[in-house]
Amino acid sequence: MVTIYDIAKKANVSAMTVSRVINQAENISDKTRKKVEDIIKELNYVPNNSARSLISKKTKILSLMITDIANPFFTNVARGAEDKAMQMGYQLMLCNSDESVEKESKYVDMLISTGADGVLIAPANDSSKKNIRKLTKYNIPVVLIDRHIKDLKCDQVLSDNETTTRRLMEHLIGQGHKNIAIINGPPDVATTQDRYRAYHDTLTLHGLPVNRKLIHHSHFFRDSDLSTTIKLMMELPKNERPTAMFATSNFIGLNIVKSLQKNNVKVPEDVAVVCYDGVPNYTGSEPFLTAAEQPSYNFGYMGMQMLIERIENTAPEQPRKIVLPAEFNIRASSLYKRN
Amino acid sequence: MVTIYDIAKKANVSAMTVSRVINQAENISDKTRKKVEDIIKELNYVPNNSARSLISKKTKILSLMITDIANPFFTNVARGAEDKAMQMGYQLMLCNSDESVEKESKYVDMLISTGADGVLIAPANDSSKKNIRKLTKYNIPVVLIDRHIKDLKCDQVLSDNETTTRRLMEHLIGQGHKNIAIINGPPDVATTQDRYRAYHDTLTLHGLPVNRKLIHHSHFFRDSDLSTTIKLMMELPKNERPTAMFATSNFIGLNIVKSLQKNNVKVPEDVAVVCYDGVPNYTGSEPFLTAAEQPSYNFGYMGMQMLIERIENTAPEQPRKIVLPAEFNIRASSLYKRN
DNA sequence: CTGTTAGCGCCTTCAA
DNA sequence: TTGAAGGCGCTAACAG
Repeated sequence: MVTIYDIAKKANVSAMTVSRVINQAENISDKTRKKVEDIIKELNYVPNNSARSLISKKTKILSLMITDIANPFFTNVARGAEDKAMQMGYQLMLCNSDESVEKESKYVDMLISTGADGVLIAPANDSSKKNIRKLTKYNIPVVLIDRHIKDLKCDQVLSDNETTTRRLMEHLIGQGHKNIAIINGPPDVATTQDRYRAYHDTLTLHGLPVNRKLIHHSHFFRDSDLSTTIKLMMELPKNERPTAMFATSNFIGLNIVKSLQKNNVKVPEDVAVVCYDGVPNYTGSEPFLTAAEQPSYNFGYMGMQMLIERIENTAPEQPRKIVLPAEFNIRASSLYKRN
Repeated sequence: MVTIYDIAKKANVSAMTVSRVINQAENISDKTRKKVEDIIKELNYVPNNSARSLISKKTKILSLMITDIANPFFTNVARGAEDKAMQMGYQLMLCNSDESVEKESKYVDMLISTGADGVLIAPANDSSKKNIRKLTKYNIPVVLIDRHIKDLKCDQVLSDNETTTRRLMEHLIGQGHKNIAIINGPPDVATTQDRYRAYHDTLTLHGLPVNRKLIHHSHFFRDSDLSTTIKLMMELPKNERPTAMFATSNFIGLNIVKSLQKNNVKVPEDVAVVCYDGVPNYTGSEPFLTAAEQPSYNFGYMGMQMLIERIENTAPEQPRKIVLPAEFNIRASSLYKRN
C-alpha cells in the first residue's frame, strides 16, 4: 500500500505537504503541488479513509435502511437516494430490515461501528424508535422517510396520507359506494394509522358508517392470499357487504385484486378497488388498478438532501418536514357506477 | 465516544484485556471477561471500525456495482447479494454505474479509499476491464456477474447465454419463423456478443440465413422508442421482413412490444416476440411476453458467496464459473403458428 | 510556504 | 492470564 510517506520521500517533502496537496489546501506553492500531484499519479496513491476517519470522525458513508429493496416503492427510493449521495460525494450502504426491528437493530450497531455519517430510514414500525434513538445518541443524524414516529424530532419526508386517502375515498363515494372496506398494513406502522384515520374521517364526513367488520390488517409482503378476509366480508348480509375496498399499499392492492378474482368476485362490478401507491407497469397493456402513485424517487432524493444538509450543518436547527403529494390515476378497477 | 480505554479504566484492567474480550480471545479468565462485558454494555461501547481497519486492512464492507438498481433484474440481484452479505457479517455498498465506465471508475476509487473487502460487479462494458484491473491491483477480490470480460481471470456468475438463446430461437423456428430479427444490447457488452453468437449459430444450424438488416443494437434503458428500427424492418420486402423478434434483455423486450403496437404491428400475428429475461408481473392478469426468466436473486446470492469465500481464503485458487439456467415461459407473444 | 510532533482507537508483539 | 510499548495512515496544532 502506498502511503503519504512514500509520496513524501519520493518528492523530497514532508508527509504534511502531501496531506495538504490531497486536501486541496491553499498555501502550497504551485511547484511543490505539481511535483506531489505527479508522484501521486505515478504511484497510484489512494488515500486511506480508515485513517482519515479515525481523525475526522467522518466516513462519507451514509445508510439507506428500508424494509425491502424488492418493493418497487423502495427500489425507486434507493435510486433517488444513491443519486443524491453520489452527487454529494457520499457512498451508500444498503440495509433491508424486512419489517423487523431486530434486524434493524443489528444494522444500527453495524452502522455505528462503521461510523456512518447519517441514516435515511423507513422504520420497520413504531418500536423502531429505540433504534433511531440509539443512532442519534451516537450523534448520527437520521432522516425519516415514509413512516414517521411519534415524539421523534427529526427531518422527515412523508406522503400526504390525509389528502391522498381522502381523495381515493371520495372517488369511491362519488361512485356511489357506501360500504367501503379498508385493507390496511400492520397496526404499529405510522402510515397504517394515518391512513386509517383519514379513512375513518372521510366516511364520517360523508355521513357513512364505519363498520368494524370492514377493517382488516394485512402485512406488506408481496403474494399473500387474502381469501379468508374476502370470504368473511363477502358473506356479510347485503347491507354490510363491501362494494369497494381501499388498499393502503401497493402489494396489498395487488393481493386484493388477485384474491378477489380467485374467489370469483368481479372487479369492479362486484367490488371496486383503489390503492394507495402503485407499481411500475411492465406490460404494454393499460394498467388496471386505480392508484395514487407516490413520487418514490423523490422520497430518496429529497430525504438524502436533507440528511446531507443536516450532516454538513447547512440545515436550519428546527426539524423539517416535507410532504409529497401523490398522483391520481383513476382506472378500470374502480370505474363502475353504483346507485 | 467510548473507547477501550474508558472500559479498561472502569474495569481496572488494561486496554489490551478489553480488546481481547471484544475479539473473543480464549485466554481470558471468566471473571475478568464477565466484568469487562458488563461495563461494555453499561457504557454502550461500540468498537470503532476505522481504527480496526487501519490495523487489520479489513473493513467488512463489500460493494455491489450494477448498472441500475431500478432494473428488476438488478433489484433482485441486490436483494440476494445483501441477504448473503448480512448473513456473513458484511455490509453492502450500493453503486449504480448507469452503464458508464467513467462513473464506474469514480466508484472504484471511492471503494479503494474506503477499503472495500471485495466487489461484486456487473461491468458496464468491455472497457470496464481497466476498472476491474485497478481493483485487483489493490488486492480487492472481484466477482463478475451477468457480464464476463475477456482475459480477465476471476470468479463469475453468468447466464447460460448459449442454451437460453438457442431454446428461444428454436421455439420461434418451431413456430415456422424464418426471418427472425434480433434487437440486441450495445455491442461492447459480453451478453450482447454471446447472445448474438448463439442467435447466429442457431439460425445457421437450422439452415436459415442471417440477414444483417434484421440485426439492431439498442441500449438497455427502460422506455426507448424503437419505432424507427421497426419501420425500417417492416418496410423490407416480404421475403426479408421479420415475422419474429428476439429481444436480448428485459426492457428491450418491453420496448419492442410497445413500439410494435404503437406502429400497428400486431403481436404475435404480424410479429412474434421472445425475450431474454423477464420482469415481475405486478398485474393480476396473465403475462403476455414469452420470456426466459433468469434466477436473478441467485446471481446476487451466489456471487456474494463466491466473493466472501475468495476474501476469506476458503475458495480454490482457480477462478470459478457458475452458469445459471433460465426458466422458459412460453406465452402469447410468440404463440402464433406460421406455415 | 513547509516541517515537526503528537495522537485518533485499536491491535500486534513481546514481556511479565 | 495480563500488561506495556509501538505503530497502522493520516492530520491538527504549532513552529519555523
